[in-house]
Amino acid sequence: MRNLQPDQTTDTRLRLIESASEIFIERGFKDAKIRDIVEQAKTNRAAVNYHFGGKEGLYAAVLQHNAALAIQDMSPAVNEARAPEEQMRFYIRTFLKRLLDDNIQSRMSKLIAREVVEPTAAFDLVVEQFAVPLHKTLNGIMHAILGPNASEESVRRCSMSIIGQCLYYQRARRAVQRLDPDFSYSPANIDRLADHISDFSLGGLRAVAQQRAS
Amino acid sequence: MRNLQPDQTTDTRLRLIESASEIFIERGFKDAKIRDIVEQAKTNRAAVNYHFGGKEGLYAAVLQHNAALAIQDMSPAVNEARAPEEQMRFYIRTFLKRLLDDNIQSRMSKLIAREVVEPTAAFDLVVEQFAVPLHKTLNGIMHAILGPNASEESVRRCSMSIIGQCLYYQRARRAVQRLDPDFSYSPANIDRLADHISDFSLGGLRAVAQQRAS
DNA sequence: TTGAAATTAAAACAACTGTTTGATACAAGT
DNA sequence: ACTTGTATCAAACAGTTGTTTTAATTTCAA
Repeated sequence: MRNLQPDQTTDTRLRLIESASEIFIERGFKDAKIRDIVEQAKTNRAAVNYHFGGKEGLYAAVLQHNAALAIQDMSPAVNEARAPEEQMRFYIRTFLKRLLDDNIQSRMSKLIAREVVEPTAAFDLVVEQFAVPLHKTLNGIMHAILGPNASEESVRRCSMSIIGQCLYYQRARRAVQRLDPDFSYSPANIDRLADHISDFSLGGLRAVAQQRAS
Repeated sequence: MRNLQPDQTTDTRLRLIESASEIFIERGFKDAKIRDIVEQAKTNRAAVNYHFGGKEGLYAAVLQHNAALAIQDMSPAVNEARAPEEQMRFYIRTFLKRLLDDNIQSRMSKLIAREVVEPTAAFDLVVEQFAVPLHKTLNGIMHAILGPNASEESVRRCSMSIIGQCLYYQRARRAVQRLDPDFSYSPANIDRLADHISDFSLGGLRAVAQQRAS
């Protein structure tokens, strides 16, 4: 049985999950080396297999741990009964921040983003449990902005247009820096970027809505 | 010296570059296995080192070969003196097709997209030589649509909003399929998608332009 | 204190993968 | 015919990396 006081046992488990979180997010499942993880966690290689049964088990534990750490849901965005345009602004700003800052609470978003673009064995679980709800929330906002006549298809296309813009700045970081050396990933500039994506997307939604009307 | 008649020598080189192109595009530099490449090319492992000096050399040859195969430039889009909005539609459609069809001519675009999101040692070369010109062309179109008062910054932000949308459908293929099971990567639907991204982005550009004006 | 269970640690292991080697074949020029 | 440079191939090699083993240690209840 696992010890109850803060001894080495649970400590090792936690330290492993902690450093594994960082390294999995940084390099992805495949490029993350167990040796690096255990070194950062100041423990032994075998500890991974002992506590988690292997690399995949450790990854699963990382997902579970970080899922518990942060409420992934974006429902606050829609629950505050603001205008749907404001809900969208909030959604975009929150999503971008989660992708681009180093907050521990944001780890789960980064893990999801990684799965979306670079699936592992946990893809189905992560998408089902996290990506789908996130998308549903955004789809709801899109629907509210586009109006009741909007097709499910345009709703989904618009959601993906927004997600695509946000993901680009996370996944193509190096290219962004090269194509726009002035661009900074500072919190202030991330807010400005969120504003741009929001303005751009609101315009896009208006165009798509009118397109339908005509 | 390499033989001049169509013997095995040049044949092996070409077969290697051909199968390497496919496999590098499919799995990326790191996950591409030399064993798989030489098997598909029906030759020996050592051939890679003999002809190209190693895996990196083969990758470099793949880049060079595919760069020569297809004119990457998008200038036709701006050279036909159409309205800038039409230039943008053309740009998006062409770019999307290059990312999503299996045309041999499209390989270079896929290699560039991969570098943007998953840089290798060839990143600087590829970006400098290919991504920058592509972006410059798009920036020019953005500038034409946004008007002469548009800041360089909004021009770049808008370009990246467009690129981000396009890349999403390539890199997040599996997630797209899951989040929208009806979505098809058929040529016809790619055209429809290009229309959506164009409509959405045109609306976005209008909004950004007005935003400046106000 | 003692003994069983849990945990940690180092080393051995096995699979994978890019590279090198050494042998061989072949074509072309002398 | 002989030599030389080119090309191919199988096998050996070396580095990396996840896993297993086996022994040592720690913890905790009796």
